[in-house]
Amino acid sequence: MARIQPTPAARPTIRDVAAQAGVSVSSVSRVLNREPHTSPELHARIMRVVDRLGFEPHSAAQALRSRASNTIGCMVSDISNPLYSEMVNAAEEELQRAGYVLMLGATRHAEERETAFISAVRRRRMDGLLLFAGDNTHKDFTSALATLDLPCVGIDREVPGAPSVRADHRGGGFEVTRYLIGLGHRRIALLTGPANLLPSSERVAGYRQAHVEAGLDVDLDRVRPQVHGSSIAFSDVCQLLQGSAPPTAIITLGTHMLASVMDALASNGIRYPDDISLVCIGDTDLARHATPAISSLTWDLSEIGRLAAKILLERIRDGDQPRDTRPVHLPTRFILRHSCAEPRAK
Amino acid sequence: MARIQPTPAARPTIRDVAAQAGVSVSSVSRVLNREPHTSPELHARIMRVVDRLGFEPHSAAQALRSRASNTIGCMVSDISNPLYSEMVNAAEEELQRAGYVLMLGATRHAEERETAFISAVRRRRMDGLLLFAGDNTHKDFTSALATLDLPCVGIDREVPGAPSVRADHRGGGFEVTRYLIGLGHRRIALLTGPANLLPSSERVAGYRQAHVEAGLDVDLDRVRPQVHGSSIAFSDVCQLLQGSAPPTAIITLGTHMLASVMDALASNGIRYPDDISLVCIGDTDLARHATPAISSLTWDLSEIGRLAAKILLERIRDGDQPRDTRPVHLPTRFILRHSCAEPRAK
DNA sequence: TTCGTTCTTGGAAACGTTTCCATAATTGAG
DNA sequence: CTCAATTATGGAAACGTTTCCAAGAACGAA
Repeated sequence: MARIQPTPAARPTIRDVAAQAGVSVSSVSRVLNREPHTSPELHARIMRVVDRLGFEPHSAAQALRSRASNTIGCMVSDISNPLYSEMVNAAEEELQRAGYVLMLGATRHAEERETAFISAVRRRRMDGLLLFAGDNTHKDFTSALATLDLPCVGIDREVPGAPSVRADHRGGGFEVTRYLIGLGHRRIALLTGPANLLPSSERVAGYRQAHVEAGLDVDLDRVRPQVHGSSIAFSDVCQLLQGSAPPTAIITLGTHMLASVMDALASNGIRYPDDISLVCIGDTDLARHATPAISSLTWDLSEIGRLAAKILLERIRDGDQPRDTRPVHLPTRFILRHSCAEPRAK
Repeated sequence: MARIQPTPAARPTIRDVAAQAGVSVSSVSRVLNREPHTSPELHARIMRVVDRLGFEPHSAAQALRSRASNTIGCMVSDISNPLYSEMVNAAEEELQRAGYVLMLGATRHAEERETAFISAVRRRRMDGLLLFAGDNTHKDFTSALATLDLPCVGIDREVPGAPSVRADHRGGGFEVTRYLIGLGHRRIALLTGPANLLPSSERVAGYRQAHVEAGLDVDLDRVRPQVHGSSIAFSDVCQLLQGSAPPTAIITLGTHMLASVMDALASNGIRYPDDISLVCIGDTDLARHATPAISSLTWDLSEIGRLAAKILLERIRDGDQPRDTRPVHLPTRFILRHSCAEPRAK
């Protein structure tokens, strides 16, 4: 403590630590980064000063010099969607444990925000990117993504040249549809997300497959992709019910949409499972506790988030190894409750 | 294009832009930051090169030199809680618009993760901090927060020396309790979150206040703070129902807990509103669509998130003005449905 | 003993910006 | 016309790290 401290109020820098410990700046850096070739005494002396001064390295300086920001971008259309927030939660836990911080970019389905986020990823030199389901027709975004040479993992989404983790939405759609067909249903409505989202398109594919397998035609009028935000599920269901060949079964998304569907049924005086069968995709409290309880398709959201984070970390650590970009599919599970029955005789 | 490019594959730096445009580095910086004293011709020439090279400034270098990271920390216990994720979503939208990126820190109720996040905030020199409801008995965290001289805003939480935005949980608790007392209930159970969270303690305060105002005693055995994660709501309700003076009404949280409460009622053969009255805090699809529909207390989550973000931005812009740290309270709204009735004659 | 390794440490040059200061050119007032 | 004030630009010094290189000390083998 012989010398007067040069920076009284300001945050201490590595130079202050070096001065107080009477060693060189590079030694401090080596000790802090646990590099080899540092003697135990040096280590102890430096750490004592670090603790005393409360030194915390400036991460921007570290990032500038070492070219690693310890930051992962997380692009998601809508964090308030419980399906996404659960996956993000699990991924964040995994990444946090590995010392990374998650940078959230909510795009709200707008391509301009997607490209803006990619720009942020570049400027901030993020180390990896988690891409959640989004509109796959956004060409500007796709090309911006392609120029970005960065470890990426897709979640319920296809990313060219990158691995992805997905629920088996096709298989789930197939299973549910086949079940309803097996009960005798021939006019099954499917209310799902926008067609440009992978989960929805896969779901529709499974729905078709079940029809084809049973030798049935698919009437695309009964497949109703929904638009984000604006809840047209209510009017869609009303329109279907009041049509000439009303569906005898409805498959709908659990989040946000199921409630509208139930409203529509109620206001048309139609009851499940007697008048119509009902299945929802994505299990919810409402599905579990509605009376009667509603059969649901479910899958492990946390596992998807965790797995995606792990794969991303691996990819970051291994650098540019020869890549295995095959998607990982997680199974869905169909929970049978009391919302379905054989269709009424016409 | 007379000279050979010095960095062929690497990302262009401001120096490359300056060289190609035949101007100085400082001029490029000035133009990019829209500073005064730049001629239109210079501006045009530089921007042309910027576009051609696809130059994107390195944010770590900017942060290092200019001492602003354009980053906001967002500390939340559990992003998968729909209450939080909706507030985060709204806040992120507001901050994104102002050019900030949100850094997520999910603490999962562990103080070590809270202090770790504060450390990350310091090292990364974040520009502001959004603090969501958390355990207010965490002393290490509180003192770590105190040393952090940074614009903060609390959300459903008290932060010493900082403003906060909160729903009026006390008023809500009061209103619901008074309503039930008015119906004739004298034994009202309250299932809420841990006592160390501001929303819960405020809610309990409102509950007490309503009792006091009606000249009733409060039996604290009927106030059941829940523990995170582990769903003890089911057993709590069973225990209360099977006790010597079972409640005639239950107030419960809507998220996660309402379903358990309904299960407990069902497995005890008790039906609402005939045998018991039921109110839930935080409106959900389940509350709206249960049969009978459940009266709920609701409030504007998005507005809270937006407001908190706005206040934080103001605070960042204004530097250390004389501060107004009075909390902003947003009203709750009681939605009457069909889950309550007068208690049965004993 | 001698010489080539390995270990330990220090010095200094990056990393890519912003910002301060200096200088030349332009403008405006008297 | 002169001088001060303003405007436009360039040069260079930061910002706080990591990392490369060099050099001395210690060590082991011949």
